[in-house]
Amino acid sequence: MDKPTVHDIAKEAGVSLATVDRVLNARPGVRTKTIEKVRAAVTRLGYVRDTSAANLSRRRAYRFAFLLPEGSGQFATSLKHAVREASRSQIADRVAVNVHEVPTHDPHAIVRALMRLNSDALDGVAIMAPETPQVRDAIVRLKEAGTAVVALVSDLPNAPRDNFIGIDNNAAGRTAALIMGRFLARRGEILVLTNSMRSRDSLERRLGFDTVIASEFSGQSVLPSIEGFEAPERIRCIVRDVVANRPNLVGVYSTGFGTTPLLEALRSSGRLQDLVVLAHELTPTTRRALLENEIAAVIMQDVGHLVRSAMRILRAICDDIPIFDAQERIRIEVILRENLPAA
Amino acid sequence: MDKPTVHDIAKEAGVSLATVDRVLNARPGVRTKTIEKVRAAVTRLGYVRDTSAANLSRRRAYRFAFLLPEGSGQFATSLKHAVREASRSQIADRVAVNVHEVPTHDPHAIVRALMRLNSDALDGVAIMAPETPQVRDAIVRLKEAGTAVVALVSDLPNAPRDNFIGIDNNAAGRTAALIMGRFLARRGEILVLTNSMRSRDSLERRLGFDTVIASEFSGQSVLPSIEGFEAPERIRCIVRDVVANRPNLVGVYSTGFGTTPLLEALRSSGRLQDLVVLAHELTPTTRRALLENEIAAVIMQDVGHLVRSAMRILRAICDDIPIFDAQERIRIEVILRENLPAA
DNA sequence: GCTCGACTGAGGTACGTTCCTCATTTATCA
DNA sequence: TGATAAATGAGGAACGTACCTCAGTCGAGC
Repeated sequence: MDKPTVHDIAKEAGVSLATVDRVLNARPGVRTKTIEKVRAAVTRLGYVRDTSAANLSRRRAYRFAFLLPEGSGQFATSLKHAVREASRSQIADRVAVNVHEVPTHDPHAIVRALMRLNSDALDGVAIMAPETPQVRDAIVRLKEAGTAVVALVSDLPNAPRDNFIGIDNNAAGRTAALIMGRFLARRGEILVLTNSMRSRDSLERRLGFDTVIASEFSGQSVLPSIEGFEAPERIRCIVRDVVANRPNLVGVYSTGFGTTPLLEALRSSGRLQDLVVLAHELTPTTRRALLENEIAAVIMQDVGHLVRSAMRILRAICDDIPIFDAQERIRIEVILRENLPAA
Repeated sequence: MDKPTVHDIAKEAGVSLATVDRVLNARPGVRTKTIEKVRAAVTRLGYVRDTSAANLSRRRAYRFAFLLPEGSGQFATSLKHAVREASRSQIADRVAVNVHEVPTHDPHAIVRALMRLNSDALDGVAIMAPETPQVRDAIVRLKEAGTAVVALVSDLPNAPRDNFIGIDNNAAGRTAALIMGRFLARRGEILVLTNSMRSRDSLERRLGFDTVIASEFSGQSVLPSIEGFEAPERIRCIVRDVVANRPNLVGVYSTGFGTTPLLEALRSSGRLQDLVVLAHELTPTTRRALLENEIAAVIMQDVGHLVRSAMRILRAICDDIPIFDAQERIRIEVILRENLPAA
């Protein structure tokens, strides 16, 4: 009892191979009645298309582009690394991946990069960028050209992206708040460091954090956000200032980039050991800080999973096949010193 | 500049297609010098075998078996569900999976099930079972018959399994201890509920837990383990007893099965809200308890990932190709109420 | 009944690899 | 040097699907 093939379907349905093929590939020129005959035979025999053979035959090749923040930020670096690694695995079978780096803080540069993408030499794009009207328009154009588009890490809910691949950032902020609240031994003030408020992920984390602190740990008060703007010196400066003037500071939550200068400033203040510090993303900095007990916990998303998921989803969109949700859901992972994954 | 094929390799190396094929598939009858010529051509052209075409051609079909605990335990059920789900996805392309249920507590039944597996109708087995000499012997026999064997969830380090797929259970216990220690507001006694001490995963978790509590939270004392033996009534009974006689109980750690009767007993004691309770695995019981604030945190491993990983690894072993470690590492996930994945 | 167009059948080639046979060449040892 | 085994070449069939062409059939509307 071998796996049924298209030939078996043809026999079973009493039609020719060509017709089966037309039905399976949704080609025109088949009567509704015949379509149904074939469909029936398919379900009766439990036929599933052999994707290996199909891919081989149609010589399908996918060309994907990843638009990622330029520069040497640790998270962005690990993302790029994950892309490189994934393209060497079986997941990248028949796909060619290009990484384009763009300055996150410059919407025009992002749009320029998006326009440069030659949409007919491209099947899909994964974009990690703040949502601006210009970016949205560029995505509209890409979609019109028939390119699959997914948002990575930070969602673009008002653009016609096909999918968002990343964590629920509001829930991530809530999780951080829960850990902060339970780890804190005494009442006091909490400092929150965000990226630019323009970046949707940072904003959502902050909102989730505030909500839970307010509703469940009302003894704690959250100070107004510090916006880092990815300027290390600025962060060091402001943090030093806050620490000096807030004797009652008990916790610090870093919602995005800038954890390195933050820790430097806290370390030099000498109060790091008394604070509960939470940060996002597992990087060399946060890994080391976890091991040294400087950071209590890190909220992270698996970049490898992120990238592989993006590739699978882009492929699924291109082939117009359903997405296996359970596999693609990105988890909000909580990393403590003891469950630190091997480097 | 198309992707190079075996034909290109043959031309580049100045040999025939047959020779290239012999080299690529490690068939005998090729001089070392020729092998090297071909190898050089492969790296020079950056050839990678088209797995679709290869699979199609060799008409490879994998027959795998999963040996899982029988009965209606929630974790085992979700594992079985994950197997079913995975076999419908692309990962199970060309693989036929059979699930065999065995009574965990009966080593002989496990061995009988293992012996029943007809090893020449089988390419690989994933086993979740306690390690006993009999099980070890059965695995030796399977390996001798050329079957790939991986241990699932609970390792079998003294058996010649090809691989272990699951979390580092010692680290999981350490993680639990860290959370327990930091969540506890006052000093007291901690109750640990384990499965049978024969089950390696439970044991390792317990050891990791004790180590960290002793070294970092020495104010807390851990009571001797209660062994559940998967007997709900027994667990309810003992727990009721402990709670009644230990006014200073502050935390409970359930390292494996038996969380449902444990919670029932704690609930009826009326002291559940004052205790920090940690458990393993996300099940309907633990999910509900997290939402109700009865459990502070759940340590889990993603069963879907576990199963998919097992399939990929079994395949890789069968084909004798390297394993993509980063993708296969199973994470120790910490789930709080706020980062509970969607059902 | 005829025509037109829509539908269907038959048959082929291609995709890149595996695996087979058989003939031929090359190296090795007596 | 010849015998012998080992190494290699040449060619082809197969895997299951996609996609092409061309001829044939069928039904509806006139």
